[in-house]
Amino acid sequence: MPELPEVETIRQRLIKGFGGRPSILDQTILQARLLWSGTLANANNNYFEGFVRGQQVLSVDRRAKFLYLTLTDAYLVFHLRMSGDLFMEQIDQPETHPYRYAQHDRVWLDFDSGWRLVFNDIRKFGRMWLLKDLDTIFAKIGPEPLDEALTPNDFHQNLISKSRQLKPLLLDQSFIAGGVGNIYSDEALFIAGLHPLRKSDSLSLLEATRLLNAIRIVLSKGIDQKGASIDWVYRGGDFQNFFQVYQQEDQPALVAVVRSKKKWGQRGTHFCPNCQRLD
DNA sequence: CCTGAAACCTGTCTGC
DNA sequence: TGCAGACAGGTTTCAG
Repeated sequence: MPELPEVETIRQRLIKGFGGRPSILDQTILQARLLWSGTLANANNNYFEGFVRGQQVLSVDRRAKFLYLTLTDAYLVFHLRMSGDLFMEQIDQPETHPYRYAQHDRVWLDFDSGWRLVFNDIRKFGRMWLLKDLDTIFAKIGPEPLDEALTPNDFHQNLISKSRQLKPLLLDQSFIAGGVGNIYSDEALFIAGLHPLRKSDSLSLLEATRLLNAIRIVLSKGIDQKGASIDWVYRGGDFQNFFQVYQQEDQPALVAVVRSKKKWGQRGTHFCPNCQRLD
């Protein structure tokens, strides 16, 4: 599901507590359960459940679209992929609402407070790693788009060092941390007035600057709005009310917004042919 | 190096 | 009503 703003929102809710749920910080793990073995990417089930028992959650951080818990003696890293979610619920009073698919819980961390961290993931694409060293996963990730250390000049240099189509390049996490995400890359390219299939090495410094600024605008706005709620997978955000091209095919102001699949970096792509020209 | 297709999965929606 | 097919916010791997 989640793109960067949704992941960041989930992180903040875990840290600050949300809707009557407590913060996950300083909670001590009484017992861990791996309910679907495929979720744990790099260790074995018994080892995992035994290792994390008794450990405390010291912090929750994000790198790209990875969320990770710093435990007393290790890191527990999550990637939500297309349908994952992380939330707290009471062990003896699980959430019940139409979209609470308890049968798709993949991991439980039960705390001695009576609360439980649930990793729920309908499509089973999500993964969890138990790590001593974060670099084993984070080494190949590109620069964080919202980090001011990434200057327009750097971004331009990175763009022209490749000859890639912009849309798939923005989804490539080795190019920019976490990729920009499908919705947010469509929105950013629209704001920057760049065609999704423009070759990266054809951009001027001015265009690259516009693109970087547009990426920062849409990601920041997405975080401010606590992500986008577009279907049953993730709810609670309002950024969908600010979409300018994504799923805006019917907006008369955007003439002939094209939605083409599998030829556009394998993803549904929305753009305005009038204001995002290839030539 | 670059592109596109396939793979990993389950739920929802559309159209016949 | 049922059913087939398309589609979904991500990423990796492989063939050409």
